[in-house]
Amino acid sequence: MGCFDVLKEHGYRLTPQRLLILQILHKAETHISAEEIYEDMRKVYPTANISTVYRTLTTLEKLGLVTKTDMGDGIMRYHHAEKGEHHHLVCEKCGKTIEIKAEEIKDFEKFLKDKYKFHPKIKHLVIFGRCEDCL
Amino acid sequence: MGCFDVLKEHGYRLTPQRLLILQILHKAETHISAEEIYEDMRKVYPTANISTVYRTLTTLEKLGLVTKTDMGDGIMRYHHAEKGEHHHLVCEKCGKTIEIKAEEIKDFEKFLKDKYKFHPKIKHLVIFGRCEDCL
DNA sequence: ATTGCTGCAAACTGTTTGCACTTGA
DNA sequence: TCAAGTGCAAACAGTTTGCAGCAAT
Repeated sequence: MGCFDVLKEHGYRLTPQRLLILQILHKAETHISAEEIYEDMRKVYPTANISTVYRTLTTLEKLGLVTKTDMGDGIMRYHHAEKGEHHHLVCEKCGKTIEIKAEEIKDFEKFLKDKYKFHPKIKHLVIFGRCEDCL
Repeated sequence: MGCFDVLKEHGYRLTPQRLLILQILHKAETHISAEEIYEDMRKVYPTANISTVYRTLTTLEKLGLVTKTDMGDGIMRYHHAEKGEHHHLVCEKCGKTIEIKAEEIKDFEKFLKDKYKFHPKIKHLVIFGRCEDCL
């Protein structure tokens, strides 16, 4: 896990809280909220505090280790950046999410660049709609 | 202004607060927050309350008269639906926004439909990046 | 005269911050 | 050792809610 090295290189300490949070993000299948990380963390480390979770996530995001995404509700969700850039199609009926690779939207990005002279930085796109089953 | 009829048809009352909020949304050039609507409203109607603004916006959104958008910060912004569907490119450096018409992303929507059998309902898309001047 | 709507105050949620204490380097 | 990091409590911002009184129909 190179994350630890990145932290060290930047002069950050390897605290058990940080390692735990990285581990939780690592094993998470989906994007998770600070609250979810906190709940998970407390199972192992009951005295942990949610402000530490937020502070750690801010740090990890700054280092590019973690990605922060707004999925539409007012709750920010996080995921381990090493899992690769991708986007989501979310069915507003059944909640199913379809993951799409970053390169799949390259054409769309090129279109915006050509037509509007705008250089998009789409780190994480969430598009709502209906999946096939829910039509 | 057909908005009034829509309200009436659905059994909603035409209160001065609602009319004022509709008027403010109507003359707004950009998407505005509840707080901004509230500030504007108080100039004319000083006893107005922000909870009324929120309740009204919820009602108007339910009726399809108003669109609610998350522009990335934690603040929801609203705009009059009759102004037409459109999307925004937001420069993360200078804050400039470029408006793009809904039909401009039809190709992208078709791509998602064909490739992922997913039917997107992109009501309001906000894409961050850099404008030409800020590169 | 109803019943929906409003204003007010108070709650709630997700997130941030100040501060004294603790701990990794 | 000693600055960086933590836990705690309290503050914060945006938003929602319960309720008594008010007003559009």
